[in-house]
Amino acid sequence: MRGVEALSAINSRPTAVVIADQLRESIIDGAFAPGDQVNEALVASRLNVSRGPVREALHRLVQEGLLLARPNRGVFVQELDARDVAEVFAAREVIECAAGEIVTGRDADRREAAADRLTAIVDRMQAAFDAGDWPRLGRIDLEFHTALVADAGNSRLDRAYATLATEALICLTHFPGAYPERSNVVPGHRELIELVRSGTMEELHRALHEHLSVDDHRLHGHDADGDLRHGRPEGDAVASQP
Amino acid sequence: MRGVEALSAINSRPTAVVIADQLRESIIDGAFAPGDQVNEALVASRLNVSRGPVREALHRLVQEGLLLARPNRGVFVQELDARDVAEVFAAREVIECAAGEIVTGRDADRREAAADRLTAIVDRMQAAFDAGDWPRLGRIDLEFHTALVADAGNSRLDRAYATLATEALICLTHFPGAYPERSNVVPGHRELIELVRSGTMEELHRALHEHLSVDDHRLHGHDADGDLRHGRPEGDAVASQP
DNA sequence: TCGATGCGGATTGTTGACAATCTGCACGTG
DNA sequence: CACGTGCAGATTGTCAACAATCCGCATCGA
Repeated sequence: MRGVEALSAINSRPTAVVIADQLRESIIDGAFAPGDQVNEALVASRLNVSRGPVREALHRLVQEGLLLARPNRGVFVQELDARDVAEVFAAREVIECAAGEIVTGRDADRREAAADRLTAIVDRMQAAFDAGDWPRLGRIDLEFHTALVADAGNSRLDRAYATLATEALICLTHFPGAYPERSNVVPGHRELIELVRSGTMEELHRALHEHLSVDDHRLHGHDADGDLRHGRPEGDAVASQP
Repeated sequence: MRGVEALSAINSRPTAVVIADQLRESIIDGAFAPGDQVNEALVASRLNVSRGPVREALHRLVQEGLLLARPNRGVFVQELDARDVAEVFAAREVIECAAGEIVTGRDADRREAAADRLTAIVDRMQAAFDAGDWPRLGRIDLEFHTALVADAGNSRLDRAYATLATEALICLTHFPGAYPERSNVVPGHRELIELVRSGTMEELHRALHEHLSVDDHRLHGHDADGDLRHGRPEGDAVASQP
């Protein structure tokens, strides 16, 4: 019984979760274009599983807002327009500022620990930047912000933010204008860390606002379908109040 | 072709959604106690449907955080402790304050319209209060706050808030101490409306903070399982960042 | 007596087949 | 030629059976 500690828990994650993760990555990468139909049977045969798990995975992504299900018609990749991008970034700012408020309000030791965690992430960002790996840069960027929110210690905010982070990644893929000048990315995050370390909440709010503001003109010209908005999927996460 | 306009779109909502709604209500009502197991086959036979839709409905509620799925074991009603209640109310304050910031920042006409919508809801609250129908009072209460968030016009915030509202309702059922003195409920909401109407953001923030603050001592003695916290369900909504 | 081990019951996970529903096109009719 | 109608194809929605997995308990050995 010596080597047991070297064994890592086998992650026999449910098939549906694996499929959902894979599809999510494909959507983020842009392998599925917005508006594309995602066929249950097709995906199932491609992955050599039956339609059951695929169906479950698709519904999962529908609830996340990545896919849109039209009853008896099919599920389609949700189309994002400039308004969606603005919504996502505005919502992110709401949650991140709240997290920042909590984190900066703590004592210096805890702020220091949080700053260290974030610094480790930014170091990886720097590496991705040096390598010119922009997709990875984007992912680590969102990982940074997710970690910031996680530091607030409110799992409900985590849950809400996770969805937004995924949507933001998609926005980055389809709206190149939404991402700031790449050379500013790493320094910008280091600034956020310093504000966490020093515990200056107002400054952090300002920096986050700047960090997450999406200028309309930056988006202009990238919007695929203009003003057209879809309603929320019928089978949404929570029933509307009666 | 005269009477067609009187016809309302038949809402043949998917079976799974209907089941999910029904289960959600049962959980809110307390018909399922926290920790109880919810058996797929049992629910299916009770509702005269196969396990498929039931399974889908359960997974839906797991993603909402109402149920906890233990792989190959079963799904159980999520147990809430005082910490969860605090989290839910803190997260609600975050989102509602953000919504308040947006709404109060608009011009007087739009604020007035929002206030009118909210007033209609509070009037129904008053009716529930007069009737002594506390469960209904709680639901309309959350409906009020959901409407406030909806007025901000950010569907991402709506989505996040919907889950929190459901969890808050469950908290109200299982932690009677979380709800303020009932006679204060209606006046408290009318105060919020007035602050929306007058557009005084700081005051609205203060009022919301007061409205949503959960005193530890109010909760004390209602917590079923003390400090024991469960991890998030493995099959959670969004994969952890790599 | 205490701990490991194998077995049985229960529950979820998965599958393939069948039914219901919707859309788009071709056809017939005024 | 315009409009309504019926059909065909495709896709999701639902179902019941099978397989895999896990927990709890009885058993066995030191």
